[in-house]
Amino acid sequence: MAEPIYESDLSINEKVLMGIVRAAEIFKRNHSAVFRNYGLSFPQYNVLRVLEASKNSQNKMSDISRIMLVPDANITGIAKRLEKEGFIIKKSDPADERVTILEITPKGKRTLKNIENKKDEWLDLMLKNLSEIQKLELLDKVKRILKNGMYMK
Amino acid sequence: MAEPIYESDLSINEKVLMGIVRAAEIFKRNHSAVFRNYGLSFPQYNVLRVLEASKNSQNKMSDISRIMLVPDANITGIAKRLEKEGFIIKKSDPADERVTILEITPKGKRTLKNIENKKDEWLDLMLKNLSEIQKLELLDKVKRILKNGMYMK
DNA sequence: ACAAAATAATCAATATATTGACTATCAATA
DNA sequence: TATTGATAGTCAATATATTGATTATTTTGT
Repeated sequence: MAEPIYESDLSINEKVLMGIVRAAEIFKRNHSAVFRNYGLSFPQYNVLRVLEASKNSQNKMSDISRIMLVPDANITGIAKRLEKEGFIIKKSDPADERVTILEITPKGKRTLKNIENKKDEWLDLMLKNLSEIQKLELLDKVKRILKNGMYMK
Repeated sequence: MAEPIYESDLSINEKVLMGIVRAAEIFKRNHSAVFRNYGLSFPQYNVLRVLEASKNSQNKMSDISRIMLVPDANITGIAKRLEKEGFIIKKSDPADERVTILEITPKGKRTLKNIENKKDEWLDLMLKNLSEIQKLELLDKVKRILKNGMYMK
């Protein structure tokens, strides 16, 4: 074993949270590699998933940003590129002129469908040595951390 | 309860991994708010932490990128800004002309010291309702996911 | 009805991320 | 030793993230 050039000296709290950050980064990197073959980035894919799961396959930009936990300003550019490539369309809400509604197109839905199997294979690989119970335990803890962080303004 | 406009329809695998991504985002956002008061972004802070924990307070750029699990190209710009603000210095390795070594300056160390208490308070808040045992369980699972993802090329 | 506050989205400026191409240096080996 | 291959870092182009400012539209309060 070579002499270590870096000796982790973190508290348990820091280890947990930095571990989560690193796991998220690795996951995003791997998952993005799947989406890239279909012309989508990770956040672009997530916008499409939100729209697919939304009523009438459409949703307001502000709600999307709330669901994805990112500032409004981020969605503007992502939506612009998704629209340019024909994955979504943008329309304004007649009931409220401030609102812009995003709707996933047939091409967008088709693309999600094509991605589905390969994406699920990668999810399986990342969680391969966790039982269903362990996954639920993990999910519970992650949700608690999420809730703690949500109202820390 | 208002009618939901978004109905999550994800597999347990997807819920776990997307939960991790969201927890990481929230954590980074909260944590960044602390660092910003001291002129550091989240990745800048992490580079400083790595250097602080490295032998002689210095390390090669390529090793830093390996530790942080990010491509080399990312470190170039981060290091440039850290150097510009006097948090680190850059020097080349006499033994290998290809190598650039980063070293944290006294100002860099002082800044980390100033951040320490406030940072730890926020870590506590994010993990406040988890016991030490639960934290260790969580850390174990996160590490397994990390390992799964590391060798999926 | 009217002023003030809240909301939706965009924009500008800067930092970061990402891939791929590129330069320079070192290492392996035929 | 000459070629090849590996490694370290940078750069370019594009996508994304972030804060704050701005515009346009409701909503609220009085």
